[in-house]
Amino acid sequence: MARHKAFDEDRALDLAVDCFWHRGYEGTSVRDLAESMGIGSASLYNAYGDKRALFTRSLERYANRSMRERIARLEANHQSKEAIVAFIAEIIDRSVKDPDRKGCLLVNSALDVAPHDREIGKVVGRYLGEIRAFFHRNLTAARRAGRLPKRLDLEETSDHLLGVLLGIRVLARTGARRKLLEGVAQPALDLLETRQ
Amino acid sequence: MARHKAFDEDRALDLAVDCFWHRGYEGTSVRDLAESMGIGSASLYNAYGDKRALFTRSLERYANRSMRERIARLEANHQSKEAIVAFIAEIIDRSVKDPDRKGCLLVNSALDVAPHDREIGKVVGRYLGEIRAFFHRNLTAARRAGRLPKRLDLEETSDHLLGVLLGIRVLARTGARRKLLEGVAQPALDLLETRQ
DNA sequence: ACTTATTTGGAACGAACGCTACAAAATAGA
DNA sequence: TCTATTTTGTAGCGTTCGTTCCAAATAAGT
Repeated sequence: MARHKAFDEDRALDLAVDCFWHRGYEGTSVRDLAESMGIGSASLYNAYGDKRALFTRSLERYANRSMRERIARLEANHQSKEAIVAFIAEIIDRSVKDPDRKGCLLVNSALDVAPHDREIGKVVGRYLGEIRAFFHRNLTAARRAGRLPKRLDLEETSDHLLGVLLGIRVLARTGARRKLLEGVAQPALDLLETRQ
Repeated sequence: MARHKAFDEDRALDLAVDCFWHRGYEGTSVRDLAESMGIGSASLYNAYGDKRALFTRSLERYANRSMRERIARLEANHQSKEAIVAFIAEIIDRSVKDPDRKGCLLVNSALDVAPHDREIGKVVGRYLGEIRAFFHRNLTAARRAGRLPKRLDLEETSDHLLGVLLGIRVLARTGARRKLLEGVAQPALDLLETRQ
């Protein structure tokens, strides 16, 4: 009854993610997006709404494919404490190996667009909350398994791990060396060991 | 022999800092700047060069009046270890009390503009290095005074404190509560005490 | 084949962007 | 008072912004 789309909507969305990731929300124009996605602006507006709507869909796509995928994979393949250690290690490794130093789209957005857009700010806050929940969930499991220092405050440690992660992401974007990022992380990881 | 400026160049620069701080580099237009500074665009270009030059001067002004002032004041009024604790406490306090949640201009710039401008990126990196140097300098003094745990690695701890500070700044910009920010900071501060 | 519904490329909209041109206004030395 | 030099307000330069319009193209049901 009607013409079909000539492009894969999800694949194009991935390309939009790359755009926003590289240049930020303000720094990315609709023309940039359309060209990178390989479609015309009419198709873009028809499929995704306006620039802001495309951005929130890009954020969601990124969260699902990057953050949630990582959390699910690490929790499937590692025990609680090791999942946390592997999470931090993977972030550092990917950060220093990324030649573009893009950092994390969620963190970049937290500083860039969240303060000027209450709704997007809430969304970003929820995603960061999911990362904290990952830490807290695995800390709780590790505590139940008797693998954490007795006096460790799990709420406080969850906050701390989240903060350390964000600090790493910021420093990574400025081009910091691996040694610095590992220095940021190490004391936080030491908290999880009984004998430091 | 020539007409005088009708505005205070430093005072106008402070107003430019507020502009960039509120809305970021890309989000601030030259018209925004001129209006906030209370001058015409001709005066702006005559006094500061172009938008980018005004931004680097704003960064420098911010670093001098905010970061360096704080470091100098705390080092003058506190002993080494207490200067570090007071630094973190002051950042948290100012963060939660700022109704605009502007965070730190240097950190915002580190994520926003530094990745797209090599020269500004280096400048921002140097400023962050000064903060790390503040931590390292006072850790060294505290060590000499025998007021730090014997096994504490000062390089690693300096990195860690810097990362924690940046994490706090990011979370503050998203509107985090005081309890979360203090949770991020507390384990880092505990590192400095022999009996935790 | 005709109708109906959707997508597509391309042109163009008004608004905002960074920046500049220019002449009037203001100062101080001659 | 005249000259030289700088600052100021204003208007507007060319470009790019997000977005929309529209006719041609494409599909499926009748």
